[in-house]
Amino acid sequence: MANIKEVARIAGVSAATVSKYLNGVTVKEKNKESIDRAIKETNFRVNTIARSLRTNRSGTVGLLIPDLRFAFFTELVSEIENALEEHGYSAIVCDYRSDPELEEKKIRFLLDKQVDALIIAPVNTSADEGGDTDVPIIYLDQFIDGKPRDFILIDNARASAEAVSHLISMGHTRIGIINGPMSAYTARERLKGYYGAFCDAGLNVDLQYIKSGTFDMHSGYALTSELLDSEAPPTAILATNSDITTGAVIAVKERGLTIGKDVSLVGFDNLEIARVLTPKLTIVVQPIEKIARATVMTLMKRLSGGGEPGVTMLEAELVLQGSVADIRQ
Amino acid sequence: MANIKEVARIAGVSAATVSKYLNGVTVKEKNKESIDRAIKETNFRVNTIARSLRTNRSGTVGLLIPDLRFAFFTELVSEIENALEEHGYSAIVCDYRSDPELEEKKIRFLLDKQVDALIIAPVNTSADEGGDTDVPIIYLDQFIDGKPRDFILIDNARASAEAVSHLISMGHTRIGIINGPMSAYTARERLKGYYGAFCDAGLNVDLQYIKSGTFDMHSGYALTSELLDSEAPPTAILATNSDITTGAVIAVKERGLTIGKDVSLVGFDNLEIARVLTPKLTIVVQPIEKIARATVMTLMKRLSGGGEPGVTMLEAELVLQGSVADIRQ
DNA sequence: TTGTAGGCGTTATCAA
DNA sequence: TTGATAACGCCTACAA
Repeated sequence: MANIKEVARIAGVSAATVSKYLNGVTVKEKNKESIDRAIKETNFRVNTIARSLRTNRSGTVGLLIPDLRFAFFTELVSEIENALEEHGYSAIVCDYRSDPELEEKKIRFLLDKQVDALIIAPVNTSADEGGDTDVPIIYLDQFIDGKPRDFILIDNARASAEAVSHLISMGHTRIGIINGPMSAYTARERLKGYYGAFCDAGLNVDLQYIKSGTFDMHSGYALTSELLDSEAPPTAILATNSDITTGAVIAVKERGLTIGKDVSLVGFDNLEIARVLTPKLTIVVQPIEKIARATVMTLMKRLSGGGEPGVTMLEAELVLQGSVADIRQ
Repeated sequence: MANIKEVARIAGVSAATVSKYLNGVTVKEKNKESIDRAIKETNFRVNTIARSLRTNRSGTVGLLIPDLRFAFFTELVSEIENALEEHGYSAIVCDYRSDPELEEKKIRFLLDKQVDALIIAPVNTSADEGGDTDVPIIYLDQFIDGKPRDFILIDNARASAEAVSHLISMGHTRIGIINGPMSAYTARERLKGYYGAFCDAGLNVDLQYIKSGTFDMHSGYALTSELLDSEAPPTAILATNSDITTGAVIAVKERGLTIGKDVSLVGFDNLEIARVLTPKLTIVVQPIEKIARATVMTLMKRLSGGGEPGVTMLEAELVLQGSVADIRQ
């Protein structure tokens, strides 16, 4: 394993010159060549550990998410990793299985790994995680009340309001919403939007159509089944995340009902399932790539010591595709 | 940011003693106490970067997978991370989007990050990745011909043979298989098992029932649709991975067919969808946790310089649940 | 533009 | 059992 000294010796210059060359400082053309040759000859690669020790930057970012198996986070992680890498950073991804205690533990773990920053998609929206560190932290998806911090959020209320308004405009009034737990900021906001849309239309909300569970497929399946099997089943359903949407699709199909005819469905997130079905699902698409970009951009700003923490709010998009029936008289 | 020197000064001992204490060397009870106190007082945490530079071990393992969005790999990553962490290692996960070129690039990237080892789920089963490095590499899922290396595989041929034999024993002879690309070792093996089962039963294979595409939901959906819409549709289908299974389920349901009655289906991998349906899907379950454990155990052995590289073959399990109809006369 | 020298925080060696 | 010291590989004043 060659090091700079070795390269310098072979190239006939000092280690400092090699280091400078490697870091973009101008070097005599002749030296450039001999250094390049020596590097090739020795198969030299910079030792990032030594560099980190010296520069106090590890080039890694801790990425902490509730559960790698949730489709939304899987995609988000994938995008964030890519965006980070464009800036020369790599991610250490940790999954805390939606367990707040484990979440705290993993934060310690990541800080011990000398990450330069943390990106956290919190589940515990009341906690004060990583409060005592001075590495920059960007929070994703969920909002936490308290000190000013960096949040990258989507306008959940508006997104679901738009979806529900669309359903209302198509003549639906018995509209179910399959939601996550009320402890989650996103679930609360999405419910708020649901109410808002009814309000705007001058309609009353019927509480039997509001279902709150967890954000996974099983919950989506069970709650949708409940609604469909009730006395006055909804004519339309809003599923508030990708896994719930998958569960809802299965529940509907299992009853021999046709989506977009017997039951209208608006899903969340642009998952494969939405594209693969006939008709395709009308969906609320969270701009995952934009979220990733905003996250990494904000992070880079903080890492270079710029700006004040704040909330970045992105818009989701309602993509009309055909799973909503027009039942206007 | 306190360091060992600082702790040593406060505790009234030398830095060497503190270091030894931290690394499990016996220290006088009295010193132990004062060091502990100093650590607490200064909020000291070992600088892992400096430690790495000195010990030449980074404590990180590169984990390279084709696509984080494939359910099987998502779960695998999740398990491997956990297993690694139990041994004090953390993973840097890279997704190369099933692109062999990107795969090579990411290997370089990870090696530059000074990973102590690599775990690779290759897509390019003919390449010689990371061939020039001396960090241990464990290959997952796919077999690559060539020099002896460490592979953690499941007995794919046997798994699919067992599934198909089960279908045959239930009276099915028109059995479709929705497979991945023939460039993949796993797909080839699974097809081999399909042939083997027919062979054992003294039946001829009808090529029209063999469909090969990619390992994603879309392909699963499309190829299953083709089979179901053909002149003599199969009475049973084997879907050879989790995403294909999901696609197959959707295709079947969309045609108003009942799984386990009109069409029998054997899926792959223990995904939520299999548990959530009624009837539950009969599935081939890959022992993801065992794979993770075997991987990490093998890795630890190589890291401590022990043993020779070799193939670890694990068995998948056929879990009978009710999606296969008994159509014997 | 180049080189010298010192230090980042830790561990390992060796002598006490 | 402890401590002084050197070294891991790199970067960065500073001086030349």
